[in-house]
Amino acid sequence: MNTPNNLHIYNTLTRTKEPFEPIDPDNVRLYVCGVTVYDSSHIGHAMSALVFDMVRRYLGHRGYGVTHVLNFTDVDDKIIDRAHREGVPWQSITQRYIDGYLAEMDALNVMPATVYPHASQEIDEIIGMVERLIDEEIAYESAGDVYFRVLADEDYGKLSRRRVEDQQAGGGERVSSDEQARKQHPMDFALWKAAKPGEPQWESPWGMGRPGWHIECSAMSMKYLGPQIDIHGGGSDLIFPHHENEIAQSESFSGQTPFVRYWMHNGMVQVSNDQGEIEKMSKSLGNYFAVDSFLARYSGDVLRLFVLSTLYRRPTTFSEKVIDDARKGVERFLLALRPAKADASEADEALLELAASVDERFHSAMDDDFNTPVALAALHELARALNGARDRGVGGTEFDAAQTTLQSLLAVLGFALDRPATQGSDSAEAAPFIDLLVALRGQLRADKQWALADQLRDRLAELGVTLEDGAEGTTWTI
RNA sequence: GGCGACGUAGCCAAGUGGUAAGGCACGGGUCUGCAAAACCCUGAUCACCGGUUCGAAUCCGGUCGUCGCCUCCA
Repeated sequence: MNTPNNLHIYNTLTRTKEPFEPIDPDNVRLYVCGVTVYDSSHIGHAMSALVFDMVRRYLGHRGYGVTHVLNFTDVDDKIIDRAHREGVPWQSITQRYIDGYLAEMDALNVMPATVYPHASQEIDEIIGMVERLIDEEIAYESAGDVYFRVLADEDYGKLSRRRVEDQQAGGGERVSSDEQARKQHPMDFALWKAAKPGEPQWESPWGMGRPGWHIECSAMSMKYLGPQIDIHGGGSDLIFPHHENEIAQSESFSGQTPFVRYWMHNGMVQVSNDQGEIEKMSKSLGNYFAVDSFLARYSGDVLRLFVLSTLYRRPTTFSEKVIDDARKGVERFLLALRPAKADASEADEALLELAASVDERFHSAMDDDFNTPVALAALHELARALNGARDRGVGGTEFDAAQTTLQSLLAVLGFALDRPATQGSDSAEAAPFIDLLVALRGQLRADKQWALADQLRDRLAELGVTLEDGAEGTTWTI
């Protein structure tokens, strides 16, 4: 499968698809902006995680070694607010949501990152960077704060395509706070913030304080992956100001350009509100669907299929309908992986040819900036062919090989393919009892007691157990 | 106001110069005691207007609409 690669990645910086040429193919440096741990995660956070999990898995599949860094922002106003409200140390807030996030990612079958740095544990590196930027006169201290001097960076704005002059014109609307007064230019942003009472704080050359938001990612990326990395990912809402500022800080600090070779941004999860308007899913709008409550109703694969059914760069709208579609899609793939009929033995060369074609189309779609919708379309074709072949009594090596292709390509996309509990499964404690009821119903059917048999099936359905009568007996899933 | 993205069948969603992938739903059919599942058949000229071209959903211009960023944000 590790043929010469033709992988192209859309780079937000250049707004074009570019051939992927990593610094070191054995060590692709991938940094993804994680979450600010002040509350539980929602579907939008999961989308980002699933997208970059897919990217990481595909890179691995194509033979690259990957070092994946995912940070936790654990120093932040909202964390501080929440700690005050609950009357607990801020560390207990961050630990709670870090633990929750990691557990949810595990349930979503997201591969663990190589390193999970925390902003609060990288203070020395951050201070070192800020000192250097001050020495270079790219940053300046002001009343215990330190700001990045935007005008000192001639190509500031290149990622988000904003010009400092344009921003000045319309920038007066926001209330001019004390912070604005301490800045030399309205676009300057904080590298370090002077401590306020009751906040987490660390010693620094500028007095007690804490890091600004953007600097942590520069420091952590630099520390764990070096001054230049291959891929930096995150949600499209991070393009400005977060990633723009990361570039400014990092390139000014290291003198090396580009800081990031490929900037990748996933689209936002949107949701329809009461008025039927579409809006971004977010905590502040109160329109979010938490990952844990999603997982209480559906498998992680359902969310993964929902996410991968759209190009990662495009926004996608979350709704009951699309989730139900994804649920059915996952079910369909699982059904396609069912074994051939017990007495099947008919060969089918065409199935092998199709599997080869699907494999080829899957890879060319994925090589084209991770076009998962097209890759999935190919897999759907294979699933349909497998089901048709099974119905016709096809079995044997061709059938098995085609199934292996489907299974392994789904695994490349990160699907866990956990089967629902069925007979013989030890995961369902009710299994022996369900088997008993199914056997009883079999007796009723043999006696043509259809009404009773159907009633039994209906009642089991109400309890969440689905029966299917086939030529080789009745199967059930829960 | 500035920057950016998008508008494809009932719904979701690819395609970005040569007469529209895939999925869901609907309808018809095969199978089944019935059902479910599966399989087969069935549907769009691509927001609108104008232009470029032998040829455009695909390029250019305009109009309308939707969304994101410009403030914390995946």
